[in-house]
Amino acid sequence: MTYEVAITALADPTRRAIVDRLRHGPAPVGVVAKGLPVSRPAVSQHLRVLSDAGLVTMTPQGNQRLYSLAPGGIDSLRHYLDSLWDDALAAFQRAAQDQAKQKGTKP
Amino acid sequence: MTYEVAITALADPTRRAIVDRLRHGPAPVGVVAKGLPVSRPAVSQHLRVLSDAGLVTMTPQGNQRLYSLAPGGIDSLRHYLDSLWDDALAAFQRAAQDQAKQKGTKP
DNA sequence: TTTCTATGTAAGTCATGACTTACGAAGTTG
DNA sequence: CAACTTCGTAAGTCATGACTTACATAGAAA
Repeated sequence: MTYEVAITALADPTRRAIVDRLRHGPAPVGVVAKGLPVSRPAVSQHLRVLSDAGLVTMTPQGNQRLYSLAPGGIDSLRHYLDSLWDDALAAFQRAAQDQAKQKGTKP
Repeated sequence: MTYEVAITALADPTRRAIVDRLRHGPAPVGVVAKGLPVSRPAVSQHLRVLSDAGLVTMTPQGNQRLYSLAPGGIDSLRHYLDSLWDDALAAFQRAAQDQAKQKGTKP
């Protein structure tokens, strides 16, 4: 039920860039914004969305706030994709079998 | 490079509903549209997007066109998420260690 | 051929959401 | 206390894209 929020959050290129920045380790908002072509408030809003999706966590650190990657939201998305992957693979193999059978039944 | 198209495609709820319908097996456009609260042309446009993303394949079948799930686009997305998962987990463990160390240095 | 079915495409409408600037709150430092 | 940082939020603008209806095309069936 929560993977929808996660995939919606990760669909935006700017938010993926933010997530990529956090791969190396935690960073405050200002640092993240400095490496991006958008304003700091924009990054703040994106981090809010990522946080709501469980993709990111925030820990206050004196004057600033450190954002880090969070495994939670990512995991839910992975489960969804794994399930989808299984069905797609099954459909693919079934189609291959049908096609082979079709060829055998050829007049 | 292609996972961006896939995640953008799957971000839309209607397209996810279409994909879910195709989990059971291939289906023509009309049948898919009948189970959804949107018009048939809308479904047609969505299938175009899903096809461009490598999430769906089309095989002409006489008068109609059968759409099936395709593993390709899904796999690229899985790889992206797996990589992200690894980094998130590493960041999480590192944070836990730092916090433990912080506690030891307390007084 | 004519007709019916199944589908893709064109064009136009409308809501969502990704930005911006301006402002206010909380903490740090002088 | 005052000034400076760092950040979140409010409000408003603007582009993107998810719909709709109307039309065009291709095959099946009469």
